[in-house]
Amino acid sequence: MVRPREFDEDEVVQHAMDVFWRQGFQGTSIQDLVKATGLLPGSLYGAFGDKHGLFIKALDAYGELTLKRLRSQFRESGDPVEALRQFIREAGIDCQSQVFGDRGCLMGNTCTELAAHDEVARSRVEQFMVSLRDTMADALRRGQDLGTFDTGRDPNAVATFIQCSLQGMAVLAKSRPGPAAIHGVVSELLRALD
Amino acid sequence: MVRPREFDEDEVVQHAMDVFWRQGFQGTSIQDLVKATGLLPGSLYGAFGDKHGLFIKALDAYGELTLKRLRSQFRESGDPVEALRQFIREAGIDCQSQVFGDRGCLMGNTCTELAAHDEVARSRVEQFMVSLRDTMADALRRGQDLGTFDTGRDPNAVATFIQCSLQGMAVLAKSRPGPAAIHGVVSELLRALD
DNA sequence: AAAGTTCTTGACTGCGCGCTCAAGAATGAT
DNA sequence: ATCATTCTTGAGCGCGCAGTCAAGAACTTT
Repeated sequence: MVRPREFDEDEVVQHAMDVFWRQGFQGTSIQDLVKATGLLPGSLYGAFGDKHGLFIKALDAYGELTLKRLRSQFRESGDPVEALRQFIREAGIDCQSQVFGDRGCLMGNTCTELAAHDEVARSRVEQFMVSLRDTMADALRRGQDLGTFDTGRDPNAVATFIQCSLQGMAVLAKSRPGPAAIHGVVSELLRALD
Repeated sequence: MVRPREFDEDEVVQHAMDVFWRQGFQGTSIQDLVKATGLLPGSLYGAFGDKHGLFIKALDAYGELTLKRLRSQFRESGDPVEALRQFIREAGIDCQSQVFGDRGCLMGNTCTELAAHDEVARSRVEQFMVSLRDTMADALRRGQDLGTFDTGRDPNAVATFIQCSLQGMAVLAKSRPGPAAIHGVVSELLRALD
């Protein structure tokens, strides 16, 4: 150990995540990152290797944050199916807000932008999608045990379907449709849970 | 009229669409377009103004093509709701194919990449989404008249929901989940139509 | 206090980007 | 045949990109 870093790595990653989330990978320049993180190019490259390396760290941070939030939401609620409904309703509200509506989901954005040509990014996204899906499927299975979710349904298929619809909602929201559109999607999606 | 163009504009737009579809707007360089269209930069700029102008033409071409296909599918089928089911099934098959699965939907891709920072692109996407949605809602209304779709449902909400789920499916497919995932989404989506 | 190591700084590099333009070629009008 | 007009050609523009590096600063160890 000699001269210590003057910055907190996690904080830098958070700021980078913010920019990548708003502008995408290709839409973000090193200058943008310099401005957002307060670090100069040299430090940025010293700590993260290159732009792509920093992006992947930001992507991982996003994934962990999102999964942690969902899981804590499940933990706090007695009925996991009701918690899932709440999650869907909140996603709808987020999509209508200026901030989240314009940004969408960083995982979905990355999937669209990079998955076809960037194997590292693709596999991170895939892994995230599987984790989120499994978390929701677990909730549905517990719902089946508790009698709040139809035992005739396939929890995996339903979880995948919800994930899919939420991703679609994030895409659609960016086109700025009327609020009725998002509301319609949410109510139809909730209906699909009954 | 003096010296006529040596190329067919529609053909050039088709080729450009192909590249933009695969690589996105920012991911496509003028060189890529030169290679794909066979035109040199000068001709490209003479005919379309700039990269963005060509992109918008490609986007419009994609929208018209897609809408035309869906409408002809409705025209050929007796039951509009069954035609919609067929459309959903085919979308699922497309998502599983190497070609379309990696590309997704050009409108969804554009929405994700550009909508927040490019008002021209955003409004084109929005307009397309509305048209497609309306086409599907019309089909559902006709289904209600014919007795093949529950009159208690809101055709607009259901159409929006289908569109949303299809967009989500295109995103998800890019992450290369197992084929079971897409199949699950399709069957759950079809279930939502009953 | 000196030595050794790592971090920060900011000017810098080469490159590929979107785009332009002067020159020549091809056409229709006269 | 000549002219006016537009298209094609391809070299090349300035710029901003991702990424580098030498020098100085900051810290630990001895």
